[in-house]
Amino acid sequence: MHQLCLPMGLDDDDVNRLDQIIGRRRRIARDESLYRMGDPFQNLYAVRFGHFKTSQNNPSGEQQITGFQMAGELLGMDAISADRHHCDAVALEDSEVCEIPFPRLEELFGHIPTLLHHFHRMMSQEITREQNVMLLLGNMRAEQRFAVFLVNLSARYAARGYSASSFQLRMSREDIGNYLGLTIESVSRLLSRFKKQNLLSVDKREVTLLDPAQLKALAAGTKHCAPM
Amino acid sequence: MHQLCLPMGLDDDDVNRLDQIIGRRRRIARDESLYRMGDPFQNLYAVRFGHFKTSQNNPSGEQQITGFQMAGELLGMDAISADRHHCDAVALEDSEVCEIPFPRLEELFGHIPTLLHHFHRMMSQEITREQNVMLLLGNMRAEQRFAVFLVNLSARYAARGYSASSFQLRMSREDIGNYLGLTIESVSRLLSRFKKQNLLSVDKREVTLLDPAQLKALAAGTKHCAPM
DNA sequence: CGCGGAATTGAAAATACTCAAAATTAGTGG
DNA sequence: CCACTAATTTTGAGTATTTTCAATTCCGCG
Repeated sequence: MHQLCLPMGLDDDDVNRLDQIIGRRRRIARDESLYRMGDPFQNLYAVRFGHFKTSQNNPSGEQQITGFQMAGELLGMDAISADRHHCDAVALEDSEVCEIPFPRLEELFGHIPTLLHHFHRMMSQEITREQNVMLLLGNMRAEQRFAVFLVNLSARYAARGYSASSFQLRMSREDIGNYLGLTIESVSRLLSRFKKQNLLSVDKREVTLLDPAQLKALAAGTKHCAPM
Repeated sequence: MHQLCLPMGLDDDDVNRLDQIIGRRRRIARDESLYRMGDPFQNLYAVRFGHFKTSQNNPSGEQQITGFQMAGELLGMDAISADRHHCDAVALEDSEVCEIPFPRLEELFGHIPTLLHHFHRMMSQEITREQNVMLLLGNMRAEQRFAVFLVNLSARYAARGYSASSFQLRMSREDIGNYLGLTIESVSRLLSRFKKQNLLSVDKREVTLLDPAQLKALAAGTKHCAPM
């Protein structure tokens, strides 16, 4: 936990101070929400284990999943600006977070500049992550979007010490489609196509990347794979 | 300037301290870039006047405009995470910014908690803004995207004391299309369609919203307008 | 064993794109 | 200030990608 999240380059003393303000752990069962759009903002949340999705919901019924979060990632930064959560956060499986009371964290920033700087990096990283998604949604065809999605998951699991080539999709096809701006049918067809080209194999939600190089090329937009 | 940007609820003393760290003003001519992707990060920039676009550029040539910025808005927050700029910022017209050396700003945060909190709100606001764009790109049809774009511009000009119903598009049709994930031809057709339905009138880059209510309904997704 | 949600597959339809040409506008230099 | 050229925008026709709608299939679970 500590390795991935807020404390980097802090001395023991500072880590202690941080630990002291960190609130209780909270377990969220699959399909339960950690917070909903409009909820008053009190805490940031660090994912301890499990997976979440965050989604933006429009009054007229449109929904857009804006991200999938896994262990070590921070949830709730969108809520600072209006003191209310701006999206829904829902657990994709039984998960656990730890609460970080934001007012107390901000107090601590005054005493630990390193911590403050690291926090700014995390917010900034969220901004750049979203910019990458905007590029994906605005400029890429379905095939490339899906490849980017897979390569990104692969890299994130690798960074956590898991296999880069074999992992479980924690989200439904519908969630994937929504995130990528595609229909569930399109996602299904893409999976079949990639399977047929031996880029990957799928068993239910278990994916194995058989040709990571080719997938990366698809993601980078330097290659295309046959229409069918 | 002061009203829109960082200092809100600061006393005179604090405002002075902030003024002291604020660097020189910098003029950027039309089509010149304020910074480019990969440039080392030193300053944030507050737009004093003029307009900018920020764009995300992919090695394989894809480009996505991630936002248009106007007076009072802050540029460069995406660069904090990697100490390098993550996007290009280009002036849409002759513009002026003031430099805010980030290390000095972060120092100041230790002394002015109000300023720090306000800064966090601004970063958070950027995150929510991008989430809104993700919803637009992922879930809306061309017509709705374009309506959202117009209504958003209108609101931002209104917030600055300009007319909500009549304003100049500072960006080309191509920029609009790129931002909205559409081709230039689609944007042009949408303009023609909206014109034909008396939702707006256009003269070159000067737009007048003739039926803001209807446009807001289109933007909200509660109405549609005839295909042609 | 059978029910129900999720996923896959197929065929038809729609939206937005591509390509091409014409029209308009902006920029430049006389 | 005008004329000329280049760039941008508009418009049209045909195409492509993705969606929609519908029908199956697959699995988990009671």
